Amino acid sequence: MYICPMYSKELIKGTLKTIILRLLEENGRMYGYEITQRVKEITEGQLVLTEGALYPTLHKLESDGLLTTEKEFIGKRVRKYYSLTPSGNTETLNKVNEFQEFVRVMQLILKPKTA
Amino acid sequence: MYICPMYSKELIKGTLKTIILRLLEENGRMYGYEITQRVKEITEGQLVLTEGALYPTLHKLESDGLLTTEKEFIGKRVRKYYSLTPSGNTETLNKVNEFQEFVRVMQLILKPKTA
DNA sequence: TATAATACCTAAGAATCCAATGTATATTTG
DNA sequence: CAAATATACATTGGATTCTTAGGTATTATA
Repeated sequence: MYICPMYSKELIKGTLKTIILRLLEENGRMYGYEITQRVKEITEGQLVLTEGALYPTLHKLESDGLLTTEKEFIGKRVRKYYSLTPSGNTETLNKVNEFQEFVRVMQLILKPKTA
Repeated sequence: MYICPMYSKELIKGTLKTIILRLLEENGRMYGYEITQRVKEITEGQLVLTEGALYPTLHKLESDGLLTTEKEFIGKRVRKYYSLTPSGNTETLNKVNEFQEFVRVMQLILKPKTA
């Protein structure tokens, strides 16, 4: 999914959709390249999205009805802005909650010392 | 990886090795079936390992030199006990740390409200 | 003017996991 | 005591997800 310098890559699969949805929830609308830059910025370079993962995932989310797009021209260059649909909003809440719940359950296994 | 009733499955990939290594660190030695039962017990049924994921992963960890095995017969039935090798011990610390670091970075993206 | 940054995209292959299936022994329950 | 369930190992085909690598084109910077 990402170039992820600090972590073994296999640990991180399955969170790309969650990240995209959450950023769009936070920022209203964003285009692909902007998403990669924002993630890099927020995580101080520790998470870097690859385009080979990002663009297919955006297209998937759109075809699933979670995102809508509008094109804009900046000079001659196209930008595709993505925003959440109503069902995209719902799905964002679900995905974030699922991630938090999963982390909670993982901690039961990874830190049972004090249990 | 697992039958995971509460979570979307895609969120969870890449943590199976970490779970196995950590349980072996905690318990000294365990056999495959025991691992599935222990995970089910600790997570109160929220994480259930499938055998199709577990056994190939155990074999992979063994061939990578992180685990060793000893067979024991219980009546006529075989059990294969797995334990950590020295490099398995090191890898366990790495994997758990990587997971905790990844969670920290994900929270930067998922909860930037108060930032 | 060359290089880097911006901005989009696809395709081949690797890695990981699930579902299904298979084998066999031991225990519990009706 | 027979049937169902639990114990215990294992493999295979297919799905999903990501990486690597490549492609096109415009704009800004050195």
